[in-house]
Amino acid sequence: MGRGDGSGRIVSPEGADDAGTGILHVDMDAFYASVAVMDDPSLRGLPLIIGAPDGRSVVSSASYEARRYGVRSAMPVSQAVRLCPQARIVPPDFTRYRAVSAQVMAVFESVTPLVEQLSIDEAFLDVRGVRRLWGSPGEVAVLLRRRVRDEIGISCSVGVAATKHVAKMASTASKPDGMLIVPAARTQEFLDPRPVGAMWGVGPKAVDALARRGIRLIRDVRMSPPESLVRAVGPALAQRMQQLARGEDPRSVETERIEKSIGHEETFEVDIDDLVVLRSELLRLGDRVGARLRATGRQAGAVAIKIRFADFATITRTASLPEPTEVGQRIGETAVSLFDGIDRRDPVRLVGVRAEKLRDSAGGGATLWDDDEGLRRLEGTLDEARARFGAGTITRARHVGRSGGLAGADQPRPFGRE
DNA sequence: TCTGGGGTCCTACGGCTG
DNA sequence: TCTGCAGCCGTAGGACCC
Repeated sequence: MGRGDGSGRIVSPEGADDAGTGILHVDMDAFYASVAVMDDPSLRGLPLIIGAPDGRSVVSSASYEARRYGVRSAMPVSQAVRLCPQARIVPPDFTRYRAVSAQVMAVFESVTPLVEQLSIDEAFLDVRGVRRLWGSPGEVAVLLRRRVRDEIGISCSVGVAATKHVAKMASTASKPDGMLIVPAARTQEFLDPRPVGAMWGVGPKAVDALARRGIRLIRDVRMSPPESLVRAVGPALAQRMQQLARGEDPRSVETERIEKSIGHEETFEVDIDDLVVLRSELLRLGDRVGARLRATGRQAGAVAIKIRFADFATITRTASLPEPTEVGQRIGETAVSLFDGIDRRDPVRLVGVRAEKLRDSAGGGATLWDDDEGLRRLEGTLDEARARFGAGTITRARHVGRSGGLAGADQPRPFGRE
């Protein structure tokens, strides 16, 4: 979702020209806050801050009433409260958001099978093939907005365009609760006067670097010599920006996504300098990562750790594994050995463990127990075996079976902030 | 004012290899 | 055997997204 407060919103009337379009970008309005209002109507019309009320958390979402006071996603909750002291703080409920998200996606999929879920609250839809069933892209957008409102109970904004990038920009421009259609022939007219920061993938650093060269609008990007853009943002982003600035975006709506990494990280309430605590936290995170790998039938080819110190300096270390694994203990132990190789010993505010270079598990292979229940059973088995064969003869037990069935994913979807 | 957690992609750089 | 070079690969860090 956008971080704006809805000022400057532009919308198309129903029945507006949608010639040459076919891609929709649908984005829920202030999704977490909308779900909170849906579940507790007494919150309607109030400034809401969705975020944990403890010391170091940030705003996950804010109602438009709170945004008027300058509250934005990713802002520290403490700062948000200073800006809008009368706001109600609502702790996030990600289980609930995922459930509502699934309902919304089901509505989309009842209209077209070509749905690409981008995050918990937004998706691209390719509706070019459903004209005879549901009408033109503009008509489908009207239908979807009505169905999400009537069947789910929340509002959404829809961008309709010929490409994903323009559809995404159009939905943002129409927020909240709007629809903007950009017919193919008017794409350039839509793009040219918009700021470069409105482009997908162009963040504050790139905006600064471009502004230093006088490139502020998408029109400037289109007209600038490529070398100038390359110097500002590097060759890859420069090429992509220039393409997008001309309204070209060859990306199709992809219905399947394969995760390339799976990780967990945690910020401590207070900075930690106790190595024992830090190592045990890495082992615990490794275990969680292992559980998710098994739940998704994947193995890690490498393990990465992230350490953020009290001064917010952040380092990462990666190690390739001799053999791919989904075993939390191995992931945790690799994380600990990476951590032990770091010289700096300042207090730590965050630790993270990530499984990288993922590959599918070999089906039917042997899997070591390492979830809690499995460990208890393993210990029982080991104790029994040691009693029978003598201590020291048995060091590890194997469970032969389909990998992945031991523990459910504790966080099946990587969704955090809207 | 003090910065979460889940990801992806890009760039720079150093080591290895032919 | 040594040196220089190009290309590849792995790693670290940063920018960006929601």
